[in-house]
Amino acid sequence: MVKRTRFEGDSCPIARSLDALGDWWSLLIIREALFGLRRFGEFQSKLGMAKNILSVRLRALVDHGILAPAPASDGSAYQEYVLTPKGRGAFPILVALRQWSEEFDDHPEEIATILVDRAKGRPVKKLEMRAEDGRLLSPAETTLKPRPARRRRSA
Amino acid sequence: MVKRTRFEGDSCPIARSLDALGDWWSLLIIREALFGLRRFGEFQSKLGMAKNILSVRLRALVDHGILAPAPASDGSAYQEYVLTPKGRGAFPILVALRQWSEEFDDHPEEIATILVDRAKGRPVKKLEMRAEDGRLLSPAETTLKPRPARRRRSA
DNA sequence: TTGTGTGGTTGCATCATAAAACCAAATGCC
DNA sequence: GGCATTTGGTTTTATGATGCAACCACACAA
Repeated sequence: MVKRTRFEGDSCPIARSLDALGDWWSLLIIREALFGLRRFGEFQSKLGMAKNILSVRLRALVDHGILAPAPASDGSAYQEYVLTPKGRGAFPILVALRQWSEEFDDHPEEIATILVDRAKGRPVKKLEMRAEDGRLLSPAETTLKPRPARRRRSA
Repeated sequence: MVKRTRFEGDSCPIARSLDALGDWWSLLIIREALFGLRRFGEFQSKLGMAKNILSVRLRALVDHGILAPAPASDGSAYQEYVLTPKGRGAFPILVALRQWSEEFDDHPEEIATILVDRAKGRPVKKLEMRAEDGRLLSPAETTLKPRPARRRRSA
């Protein structure tokens, strides 16, 4: 089998996420959806991608429960695609990608937009990792533990 | 040209990040590197990927300034690959992907590990987005602004 | 009813990926 | 030193994924 590698059965949650949205377009589609786009043509013209690829991606995102087909919205009979909670939950991933680019990109002057607090118009703080008690954690201060076995409910 | 789409010149920082690490393997290589792997063979056997692909990916990551070739470490004459600050800066992206899977995966029981605070052994808190003044922000409470023009330094 | 835009699908050419074979240099063993 | 083995790749070949353009059905507008 020479098929593209799938991570669906992998036990690593990062690999599992990548399996759902690790290709070149899915996260950009989600970005646009978060921005309010819903229609096939909107995605296609905004992202400038081939229609067949968009078609395949939308179907995959629907299959993964990230987008849901919505029957209408403005009364027309056309199909729309709206984010599910799972899809909206990808927002931190997009923010992390954005901040990484803002911090490390070789040509930051080419970046057109910054993410700001709507109320104040000031840039959002960097995402930070904290312990349960609120302590700021560096990568070195974290470690991986085997997932505790799910407690069986009594019969 | 039918070449794979590149986002290098795109003005969106998310697209720019994806251009560097948006393929199926790069983030997993970075994950392993954060875990301490350095050698070609270590990555290859741990990730189970084809050697030619690993070769191409490592070169790309080096070109992007995410990994740096290190002349040695244990005295041997073999090459090693170590994360640069830019590479270590991708950690929040991995955490975001992990947490998304932990929260939304359809089969969370298949996830083998959890990320914990090393000191307490307790799970890390969800990444949260905050304003400059520390207010917790939802996606809807943020917006995009054009990047302010870089102030020219006086001559 | 004819025309136009929307939302796709199909065909084809090209690119990327994967598996396996191959290979040179470094290393380990004696 | 000499030989086998490991390491770190490259090459070859097969196939899946992508991109573009053409095509098409249906909704909608006149």
